[in-house]
Amino acid sequence: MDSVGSVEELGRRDRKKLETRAALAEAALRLVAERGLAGVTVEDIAEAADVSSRTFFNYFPSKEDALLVAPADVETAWPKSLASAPAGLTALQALRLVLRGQAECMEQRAEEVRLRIKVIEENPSLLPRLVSGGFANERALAAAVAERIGPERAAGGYPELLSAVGLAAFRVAMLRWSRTKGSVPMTDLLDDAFDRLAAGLPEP
Amino acid sequence: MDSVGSVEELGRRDRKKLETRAALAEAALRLVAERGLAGVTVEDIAEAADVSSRTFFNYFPSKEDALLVAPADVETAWPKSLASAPAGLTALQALRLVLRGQAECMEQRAEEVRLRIKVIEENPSLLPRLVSGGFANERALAAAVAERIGPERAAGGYPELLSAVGLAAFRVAMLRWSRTKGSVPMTDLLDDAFDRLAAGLPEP
DNA sequence: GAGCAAAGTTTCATGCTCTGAAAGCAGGTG
DNA sequence: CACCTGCTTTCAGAGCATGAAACTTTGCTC
Repeated sequence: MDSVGSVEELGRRDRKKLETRAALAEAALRLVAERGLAGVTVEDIAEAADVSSRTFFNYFPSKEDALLVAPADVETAWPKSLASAPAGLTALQALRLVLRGQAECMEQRAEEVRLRIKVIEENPSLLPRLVSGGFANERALAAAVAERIGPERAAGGYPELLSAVGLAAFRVAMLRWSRTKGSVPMTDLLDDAFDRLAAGLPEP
Repeated sequence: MDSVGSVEELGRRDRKKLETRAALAEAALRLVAERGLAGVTVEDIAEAADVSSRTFFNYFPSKEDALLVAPADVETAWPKSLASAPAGLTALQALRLVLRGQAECMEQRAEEVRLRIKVIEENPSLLPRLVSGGFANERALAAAVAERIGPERAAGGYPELLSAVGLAAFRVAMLRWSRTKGSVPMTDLLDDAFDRLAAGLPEP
């Protein structure tokens, strides 16, 4: 899925593909939220989206993946975003900026995001896969950090450490946000976490 | 598996159970290292351990779990270890001490650990499950941190942040260690990561 | 030791997940 | 319109995972 090109510019075929994909993802999320992961089969999801179950697998490699579509696109977006952050910022500050952007984006789709988090928390077997996608992000981010600070300073494992730790902080902020039902903006929680990181994690 | 009680004290039945379990885990690791995850079926593993495939599932809920038996016991050991760390230490210092202990323990079984890491890196679909176990650890650790610093300072999400970030640092150090084939002790890499955390992640 | 109960293993049956292949259908193109 | 490409469907099949019932081993008791 390219980041350029709106839905209207595509032919009927590609539009139908997007529709089918969205219908499958939506059906999966809705059904699993209702009945739990084990209570929903791929056939149920395909049925609800009005396609064959074989078609489901043309879009998603597994049932779980249909529930976790969102994290996919960030894998390319974050590194790009990190590269275009102001040059004056340290890598830590730049990463914070990128993740703030993501937080804002997620708050606009708060309902969907919260539903997804709910589904994940109710079906712990999904957690792995969520973090797995996060792992691919981590590598991509580490590469972008290395690019940013230059090869000689990148040796020694700083990029890997920074992206691993930064994403961990993001995840904690996100889960904290989902617990406080919208009373605190995710960006505030993220800022809090990054302030602590930058201060060396002093005890409160 | 209790920490008390050696193998000799158990009856024949329990000894056989341990043997079977170990044989299955060993066969799984060996076969997957040779042929890759997709090239090995549960039946292959059961065959190699000379039991029926149904018996395999009496020991492990899935093929993947047979490859990741080790991380299971740390879930209770780390919180205990954290609680018994010297009272003078900050939570960050105590966590560092606990993870150093784990690193030392892993270096004693370096061959096995490296083989396991190799298998995981070659089969990324395992990563999820590994991190899943890690997630349970994270919660247990967060609870132990909260216990350590007291309820009023635990509000505000510090325990969750510290354990998430600390484990991320540990994971990075471990992977870095597995890449440098034993030339650098894992404890050194861990110290490096925690020094950076305590200093607020300054760019190198 | 003989017998008994508990626990573990095996076999059998079953449902779901996921993949490959071949045939059919629709969209885009000359 | 005719054709080609690409997506969907149907069909077939391997592997994963679980439940139930029969069988074997173990450990204990008398």
